[in-house]
Amino acid sequence: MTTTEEVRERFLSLWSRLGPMWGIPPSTARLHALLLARPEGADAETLSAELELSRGAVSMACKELLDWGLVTSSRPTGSRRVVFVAESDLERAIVSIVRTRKRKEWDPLLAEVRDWRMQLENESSPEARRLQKFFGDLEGVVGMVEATARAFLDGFVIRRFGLKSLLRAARRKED
Amino acid sequence: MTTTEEVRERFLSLWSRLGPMWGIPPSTARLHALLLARPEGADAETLSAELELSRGAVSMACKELLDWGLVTSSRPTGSRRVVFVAESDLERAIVSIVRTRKRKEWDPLLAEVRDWRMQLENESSPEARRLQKFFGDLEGVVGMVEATARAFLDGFVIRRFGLKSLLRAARRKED
DNA sequence: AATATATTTCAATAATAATTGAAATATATG
DNA sequence: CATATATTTCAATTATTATTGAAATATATT
Repeated sequence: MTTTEEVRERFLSLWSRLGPMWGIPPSTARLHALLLARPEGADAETLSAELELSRGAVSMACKELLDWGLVTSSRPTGSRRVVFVAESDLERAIVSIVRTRKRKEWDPLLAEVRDWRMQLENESSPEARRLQKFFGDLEGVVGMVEATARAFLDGFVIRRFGLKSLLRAARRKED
Repeated sequence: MTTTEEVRERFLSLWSRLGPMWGIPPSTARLHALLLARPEGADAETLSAELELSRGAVSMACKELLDWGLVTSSRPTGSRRVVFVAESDLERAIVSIVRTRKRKEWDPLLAEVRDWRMQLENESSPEARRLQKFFGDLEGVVGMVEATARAFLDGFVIRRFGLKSLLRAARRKED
């Protein structure tokens, strides 16, 4: 095994361990890593062979990656096989992940917390009051996270400060 | 079951589903939720009884929450029982989570990517070059995420813009 | 130091999530 | 429109992760 192959393999392995932290299952993340390291993309058959993953599993994983906005698919004219290509701009990939997580996780949470607060309006026990206050705080924090996510999605933070100044700030901290 | 109890139960349930998204196991998150809704804290025995969780599981969960910086423990003088109290300032809790995740996940990733790039220095194949370029990009993005996390931990973004302006920006987007 | 009470650890078990593979559905070409 | 080739779905299986509970370790009081 050459160094290159070894390094690529280590990348696939790392990405598959990282995936779950973003809410992406290991196998799906591994497939994503393969596509990232393969700019020309691949069809499902190839992916199945190279990852030693069943044809069905590849289908599921690709579907999920499409949903996350991390890959695009296209059917070259005159071909039956769909080709999958990873979004090669990593910054855009991260934006996709943040956007999808926000939609799947934070939006429903905020709705639920608001609902709970309304329900507690009618209760007057000290316990109810306490919970109500707590949920009020929680709603504030969730709102803040949402706002931060939105700002991030708009390129607010990065565009405003610039990548360089953020990196400078990071470097300053290290010294 | 009163509305209050019902709402609290729904909160515990939600938090336990949310936990894994932050890298905190369901039961651990559920215990955290109980402590959040119970500002006076509780000892392990009480937690075990109220959550219908074994004594050992409570011990493990509390240990992990301490590691995440989400709870503090203290032994009242003249008592053998340790009392656990949740960090009640949600903003500080979030800072703890971000800090812990950064330490556990991003710091090692950055180290590994750097290592891979070094290893590929000696290889000259087109494939190695391609990977090297890709890892260069990846390192840039990870560095950016790190910098953003650092900035967040320093209260950089929020203090600089203020919560209100972030919320305003969010609201503008909604219209 | 002995005893009673608490806590932690970890191998065994249970619960959860991921993966397979065969059947059903869809798509392109002659 | 029939056939060959691709893709998707989903119940059954496999792998992973969380939880238990009993034994080992630690702590406080007399």
